[in-house]
Amino acid sequence: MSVLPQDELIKMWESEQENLKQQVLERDTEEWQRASGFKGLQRVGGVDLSFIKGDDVKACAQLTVLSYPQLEVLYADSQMVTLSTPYIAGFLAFRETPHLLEALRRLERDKPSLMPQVVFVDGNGLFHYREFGLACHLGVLADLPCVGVAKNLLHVQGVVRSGEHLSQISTLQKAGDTFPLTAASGRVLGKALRSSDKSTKPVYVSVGHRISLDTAVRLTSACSRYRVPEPIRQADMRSREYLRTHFPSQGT
DNA sequence: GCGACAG
DNA sequence: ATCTTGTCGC
Repeated sequence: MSVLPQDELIKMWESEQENLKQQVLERDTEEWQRASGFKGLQRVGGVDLSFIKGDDVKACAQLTVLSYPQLEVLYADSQMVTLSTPYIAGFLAFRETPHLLEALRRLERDKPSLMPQVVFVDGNGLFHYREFGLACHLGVLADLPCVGVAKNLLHVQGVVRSGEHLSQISTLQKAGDTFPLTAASGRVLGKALRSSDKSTKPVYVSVGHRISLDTAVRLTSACSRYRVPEPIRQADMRSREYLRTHFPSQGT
């Protein structure tokens, strides 16, 4: 069976990103986003995929919903999925989005009252080569407010892990401190955030959909007990737990 | 040409 | 993403 060459596939994907990008709303669309203390916000979601060691095709897709501001788990869904595309930096959404959307559909079907009012995504939003990362992609297709939170710096539009960048990181003294991620064009694509007092390494926050950068950063800070915001952390922990119990590693 | 490169 | 337990430090 023949398939499209990878460079042709990538051209199609770039085209789709440019197309969907037109739908991104980079501003607060919800009442709670403007309210003091995020009054009116009751449910925050997190999504993640975990893999088995030697297998990059089978994965556990996870969706968690936590109460706000308590950050207690209200809902957790684990589902084994089969990935159909490889990981290529800049095209993560084509690998993960279909399964994350499926998880949101299951929630809509089974517990619609628990639908999150905002979803934290493991990866970037506007902080992306073409300003349309996973958090934007999922946000647009699900039509939900989304925030991108990456644990590592993607080298984007002149933003690199240079001495200057490391120097800026060292200026982050306490939880909530930030510095902007500014593209060569001068546009601020996201912010590095010290998410907890204990962690020196920042997370990289960017707009996914239907939220402003300032609100995204303040909300990420408000949802972080440790370095990784709690909705994503719970999704990560629970998907790994699922793999441990259903696919125990073989010992020698 | 070489290296960098979210998860 | 994953390979991996204990260990050093606050």
